[in-house]
Amino acid sequence: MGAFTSFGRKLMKLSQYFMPILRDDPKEAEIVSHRLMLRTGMIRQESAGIYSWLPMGLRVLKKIEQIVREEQDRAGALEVLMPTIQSADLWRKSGRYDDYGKEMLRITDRHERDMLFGPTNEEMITDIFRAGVQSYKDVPRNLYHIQWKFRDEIRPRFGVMRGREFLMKDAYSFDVSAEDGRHSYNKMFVSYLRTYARMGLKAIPMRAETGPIGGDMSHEFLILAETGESEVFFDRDFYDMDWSAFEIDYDDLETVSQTVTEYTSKYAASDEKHEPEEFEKRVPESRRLSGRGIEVGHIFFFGTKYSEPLGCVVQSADGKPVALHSGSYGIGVSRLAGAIIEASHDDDGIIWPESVAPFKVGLINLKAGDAETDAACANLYSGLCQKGIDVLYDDRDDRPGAKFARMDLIGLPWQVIIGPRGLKDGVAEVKERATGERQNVPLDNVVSLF
RNA sequence: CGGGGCGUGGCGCAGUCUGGUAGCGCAUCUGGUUUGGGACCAGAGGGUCGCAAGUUCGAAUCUUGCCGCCCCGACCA
Repeated sequence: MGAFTSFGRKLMKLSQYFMPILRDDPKEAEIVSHRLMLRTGMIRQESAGIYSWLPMGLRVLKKIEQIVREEQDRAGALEVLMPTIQSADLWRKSGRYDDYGKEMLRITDRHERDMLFGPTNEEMITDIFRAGVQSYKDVPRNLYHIQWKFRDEIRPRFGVMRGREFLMKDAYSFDVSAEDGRHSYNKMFVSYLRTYARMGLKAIPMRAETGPIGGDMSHEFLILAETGESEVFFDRDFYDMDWSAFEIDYDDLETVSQTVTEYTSKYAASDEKHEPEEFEKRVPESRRLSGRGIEVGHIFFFGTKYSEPLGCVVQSADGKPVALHSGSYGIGVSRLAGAIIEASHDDDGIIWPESVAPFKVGLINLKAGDAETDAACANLYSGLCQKGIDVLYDDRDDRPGAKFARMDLIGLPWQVIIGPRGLKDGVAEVKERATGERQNVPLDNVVSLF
């Protein structure tokens, strides 16, 4: 096998990869994330609001998905997988078959049965839960899945930011009472803070339209970006809050609740919920900020809206039946791919946060075909791969300038540059994409940097 | 759905008004010279001009119908 042994899917040589880079901007792409996703060959449009994910894009999507999954698991949610196609029956029971309107893609099977491509899964999950539990001892529970949804949007746009087919994580909590439900809600709230933090995002929770229960049990999470779809108003103090993925004990009701309070006590609202008088009253002028935001998550509590019509009932401690109280919690996984780019790019291209970068290191061979640079690259490449680092090795016979531009465009966090000049001194140039900082590192020390 | 625009090699565009059998840049391939921030020279391949019908000796170009896509608005992860 030699130097280029494959360790799982860590390694990738550009000469063997599929990354159709475009030098010019496709004209349909108006916003930067859409442009960059098309230009770096992450995605390809198949139809309005429907995309194929090519190797680079898929790697990013999978990494985002995995972070979401890990944080859901950490918060105690259990992963399931429901189908993309659903029967109309459940939706007729909940009354939403007619309510949902044209946004729902309706289809019929060969027996003329009414089916639909799921836009969401409240009905199905409630039915699954109903069939699986009989006792109050079986709750609380939170089930989630990460699945493709289809909503026949009036106007899809901005690439994967508003697709018709999109990958979404949706979680559903079940509790015997609204009071208990609050803790389930709070846990998801906190898990969202952690999830976004791990992707390098500051997603500000903003009060959203409340469900039938009212109160403060619905929040949208918005990240700030110039190209965001909604206008947002918030307190400058949000900047000073802890946006790291802080540790928390999800079973500690008090701490979880306090954390939620901490992140919801300051003013933050998107345009439709914005109350100018309230904003002025609560926030001193010097701290009032406004900007654009992208919604990357939405959580809400809807009580017994689905459990009652669908008969999702358990027997309580005193033997009486009680309809379960539910909340649902969504994160737009595919949208996040675009949103992260909106939040992290420069004139040269994408700047991937390391946690979601398709590869951690780009290895550039400035003189592919030259025995010395080839050997040095092969050596580093296998060293990095053995260490489990995802490396994209640019072994193509291009001019240096083209390689640098390409690597900056695709935005891997680190570049290791090998050329004849550096090799004379036994060093590689290591460049950090985010800062542009470069340093010469002795060849033997390169692997240990990562 | 209302308003605006577009559809011509992989990407970006010209040509359409005034019909005459398709062109430019980038990308790709071959050869050569090059090589530390998007090289140069020479050559080459690649297009049913969105689809259909019509007018005409002749249609990318004119007419009609259809389809697709983008942007602005209402909706949303």
